[in-house]
Amino acid sequence: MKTLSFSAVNRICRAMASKKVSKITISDVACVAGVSVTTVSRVLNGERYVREDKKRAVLEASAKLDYQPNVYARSLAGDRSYLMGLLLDEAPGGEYLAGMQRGAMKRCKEAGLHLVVEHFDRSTELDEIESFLTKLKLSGAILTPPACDNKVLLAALARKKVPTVRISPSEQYPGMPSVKIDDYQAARTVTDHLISLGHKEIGFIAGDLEHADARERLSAFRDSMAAAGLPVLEEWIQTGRYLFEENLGAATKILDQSQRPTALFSSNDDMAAAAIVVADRLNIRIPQDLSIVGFDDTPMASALSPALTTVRQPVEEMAATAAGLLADIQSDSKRLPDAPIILDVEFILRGSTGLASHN
Amino acid sequence: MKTLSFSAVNRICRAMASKKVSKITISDVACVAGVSVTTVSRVLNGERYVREDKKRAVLEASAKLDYQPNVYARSLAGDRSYLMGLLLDEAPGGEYLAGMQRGAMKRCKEAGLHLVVEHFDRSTELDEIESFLTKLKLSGAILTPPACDNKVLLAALARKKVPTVRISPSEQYPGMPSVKIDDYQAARTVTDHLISLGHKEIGFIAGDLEHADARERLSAFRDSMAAAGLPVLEEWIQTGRYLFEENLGAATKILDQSQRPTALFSSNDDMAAAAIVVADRLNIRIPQDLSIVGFDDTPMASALSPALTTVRQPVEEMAATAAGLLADIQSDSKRLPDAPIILDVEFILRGSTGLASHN
DNA sequence: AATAAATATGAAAGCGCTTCCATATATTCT
DNA sequence: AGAATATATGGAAGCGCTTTCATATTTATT
Repeated sequence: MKTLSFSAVNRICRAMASKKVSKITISDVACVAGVSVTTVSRVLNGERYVREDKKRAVLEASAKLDYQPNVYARSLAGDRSYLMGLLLDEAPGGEYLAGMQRGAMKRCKEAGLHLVVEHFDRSTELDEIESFLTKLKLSGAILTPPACDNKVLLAALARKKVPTVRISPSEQYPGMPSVKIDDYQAARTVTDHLISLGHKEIGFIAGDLEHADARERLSAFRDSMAAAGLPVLEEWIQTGRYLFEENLGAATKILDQSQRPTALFSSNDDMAAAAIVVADRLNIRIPQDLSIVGFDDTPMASALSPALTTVRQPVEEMAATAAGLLADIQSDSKRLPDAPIILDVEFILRGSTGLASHN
Repeated sequence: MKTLSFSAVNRICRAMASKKVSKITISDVACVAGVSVTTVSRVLNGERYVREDKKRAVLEASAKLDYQPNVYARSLAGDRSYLMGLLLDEAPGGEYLAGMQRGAMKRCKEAGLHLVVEHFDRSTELDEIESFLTKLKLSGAILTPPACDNKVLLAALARKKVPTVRISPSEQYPGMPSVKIDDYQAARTVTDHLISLGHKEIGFIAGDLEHADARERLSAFRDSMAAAGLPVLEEWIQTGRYLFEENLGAATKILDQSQRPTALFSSNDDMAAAAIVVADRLNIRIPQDLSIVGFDDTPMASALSPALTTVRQPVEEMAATAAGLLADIQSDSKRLPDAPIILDVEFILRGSTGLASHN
């Protein structure tokens, strides 16, 4: 049994008595538990080779003293940090970001990690990124679109050997796991829904075809149509953009002609909203004359009138999953999976879709 | 002149040659610059009492070696951290959050700080908050609404002496600066705009009156009406909530009666959107029969049809200002201002407002 | 010119941890 | 039984910085 030095005991007692949380260190815990700091460290880091009774003693002492390990000392001494990076490009839509953040944060909290958020866009220099990574030694990084496809960023992360999980990336890279939804399957579900309502003439507004998910949604649409033996009119397939005006344009091209579809599948809710506006201008009633579906279930989807039938990505869960993967390789020294992890989407039926009118 | 040890020189040269950024430490810089580590530290922290030539030497060496001070070592040795906290309650609207984050981050980058994001809601225990604060020793905290009015959180921050800036808080606390807009003035501008268009019968949908800003907007409305000698009908003043359905209800109460106002001032864009939906259902044309103004300029405001006349809070700038205040007390040991800092809003005129119809 | 005050610099002592190394004890294997 | 191995524990050396203290060098003051 280790002897407690008077000074240490004094200090601890005073600290506890005066309620002034004058920082408790690992050696205080060691004193109280009657073990060495090494042992305390072992217990706290879940290492082997500590007898049960000592482990318990340490845990008790640590709880009694309300010991909070100093993150900086740990990071300096060990070579891991307790910071998880959430790396973003210019916000990919506020709600999306907020969801990501919430999911990642929850999981991080469980693992005793903290979320550091940082923006990097395509114009960020490699130097700046590397300097950031060097400085913070992130114990993991989560990349959301479109940052997850930023080559410079990916290169920097690889060079600095930061474990990285990407969310909905456009392309796969070996050794970099990702979390995504099955865009193809989701888009087929949506298209099949429209077809099942009796629609035979369906238009499609695609997202940026640079992105794999946009391409998959489009080909799913084509496949579903083909499977149902329905023709696809190329004039009814348009590409949207990020600006609302451009989306209005895309919707107008499809809807403002003598022959127009009875249903419209928009690759995201914003473009669907634009379509609703256009339909309204053209005096096309929804859903009587035109069914519209979106994708993403943004808050706008339920605010629109009629509310938008759409697909919800499990945004929060995706981020949580990503954070979980990274947290696990820390604690259990698991390896990151190579294959993408695919989560289920939720199809949300609202008022913007209806039976095809009999004409 | 200090002599360079062979090993040090070797190590540094090899490191530079092999391009493998094997971490450069402060003593490497000291060697190359021909000074002590103390001096390097002084230069890097902008302290006095360093001769110009040495300062230059240090800066050069540090640049040449691409030296990145180790954040953890600094935080451990000194008692400041390089982390700024952005403390949120359950996301106050995604776009708002995204803006806050962008603003705060930009300013933090300039100051060499990093943004740690963390959620705390009203149900979070004091213990959990304190433990977080103890562990991270944030060098500053930015609180967004509604976290900025979380007493428990405020108490914890005060106890841990974390410099804090609150954004748009409901109440002032001494010694805790805040950044906000002049809600009263903004609401007067909006109301005066409606009045100047000839409207005499104006309704108002208030936000949660628990919040000071909502109260101020309401009293500004009343004052403007009074100043113009116009009556205010209490039935035309309703309170909105957070759910879209509730907002629909509020708008309906005002609009769905024999006598309804010719203009409606909604305390935020969401409620204005609800009003537009209700107006549409009641076959009230906007802006011919009814002018509507919102508040916040969310993306929805420009997506609506007609686009919403509204007021934009300088969200990003507010966060940047908050971050700036906190960064300054670090570097220049300035003190935090006691009085709230008030930023200007921008009145945005769009299609949802028009001249009062002559009836 | 002599003294006081301001300026400039480095050695060394930590900050609170983790981890290597040495040692001690318990367990398993010939 | 003794050797080989697995289990348990602590001492002490850092991790890369900041900061105190002592000391040297200038500059201002009488």
